[in-house]
Amino acid sequence: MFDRFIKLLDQYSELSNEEIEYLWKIRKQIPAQICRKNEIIFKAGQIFNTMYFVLDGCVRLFYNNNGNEKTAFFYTKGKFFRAIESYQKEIPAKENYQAIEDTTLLLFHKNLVRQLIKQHLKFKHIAQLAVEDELVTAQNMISSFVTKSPEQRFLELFEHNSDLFRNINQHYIASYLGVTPESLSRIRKRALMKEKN
Amino acid sequence: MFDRFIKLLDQYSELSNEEIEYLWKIRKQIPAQICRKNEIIFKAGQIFNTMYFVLDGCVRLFYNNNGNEKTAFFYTKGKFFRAIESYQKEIPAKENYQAIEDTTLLLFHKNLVRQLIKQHLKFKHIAQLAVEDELVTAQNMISSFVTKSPEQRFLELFEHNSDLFRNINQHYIASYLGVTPESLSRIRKRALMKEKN
DNA sequence: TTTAATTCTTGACGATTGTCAAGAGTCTAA
DNA sequence: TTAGACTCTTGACAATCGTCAAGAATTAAA
Repeated sequence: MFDRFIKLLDQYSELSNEEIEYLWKIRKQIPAQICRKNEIIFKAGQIFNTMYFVLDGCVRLFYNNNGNEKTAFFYTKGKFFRAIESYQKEIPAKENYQAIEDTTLLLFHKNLVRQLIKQHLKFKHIAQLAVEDELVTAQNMISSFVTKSPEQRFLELFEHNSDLFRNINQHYIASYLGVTPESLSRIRKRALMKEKN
Repeated sequence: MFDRFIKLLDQYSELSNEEIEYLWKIRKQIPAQICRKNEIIFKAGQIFNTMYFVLDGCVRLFYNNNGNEKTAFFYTKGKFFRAIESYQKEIPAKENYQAIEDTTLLLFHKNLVRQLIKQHLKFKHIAQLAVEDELVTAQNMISSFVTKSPEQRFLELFEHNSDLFRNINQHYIASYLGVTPESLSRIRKRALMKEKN
């Protein structure tokens, strides 16, 4: 399991043997969390003090909007996630996180992150790359909201992330696209009808 | 002008005297660019190799969507901006940047950024904070798209950034809210009518 | 100041969306 | 297997949006 983590880290930056050995040495300080489908990982209102890494599975970020859950993002295998604003400023988070399939996480507590960064600059670099990676994704998402219709966004998501559609509740995807589940249902119908012609 | 830059940097992280002196020493390596209102700063298609800092004024990020300009973001005094994906991966940028009022920028070329980071870790830290700051903003924007109607987004923007409305073309704001200029016009009318009651 | 260009507003109409409600379909646990 | 819970789809209707076009208002330039 832990070598799986190290292999996934490679997408951000190649690790030296020394760095890999160091990670192996401290691996007991990195708790793993196994979540069952639909399990809530983090509830809004608390202060976020842990960096999570998705070893396997899928996590959704959602906001609670007057009792209405709105999904803003999905994190899949190999991605870090954290409620950055809460983590940085130590204020209560607005974000909720939930496993939407059986998911395995690694937990990097803030103190451990500090220790890692102090030990090897490479880990600071990886943290930086992970944040930049997330920013690129976020900016692409904003670009998509600004330049495309819900129907176009649906078609693109369907093309590039068709695996998302297999096991996931449609209303998660609906709010991710910025529409209601009813609208998504109609959008899909329309879009797939057009595709036949 | 340069002490203005140093003062603005403080919002990210307080600088030591040594770091300030270092910046003063190399200040000639940091070109300034004075842009007139409506001047294009960067056109999509090129590779983005410079980190920009807004000393004064306001810059909009827009995408070109089949000849249709869509504004995704505004950068104001004290903010860094760059087309991250292009900067990182050295691929052509999709983003365009334009001054929407008289604007003064500082330009940090990639090589200079590398040099700064090598010289003082604090600068790496500031770069990290600037990116995280941008990510927080981006995530809040996505949250807003996902949880709120265009009318709500308009009201919030109007409340928190009313200065944006003074000098700026409405169609910039329209696409920022994800609607057409005509719709924004009606939204404003509706919203301000409701407010009277 | 006057003219020209640009931007903003309004109207009309069709398309899309949200909402509420009901029914069909699916999944889960007894 | 069956009952109950949850999810998805569909219908109806009102609200909102996009588009096209025209006119008003504002801004910039001559």
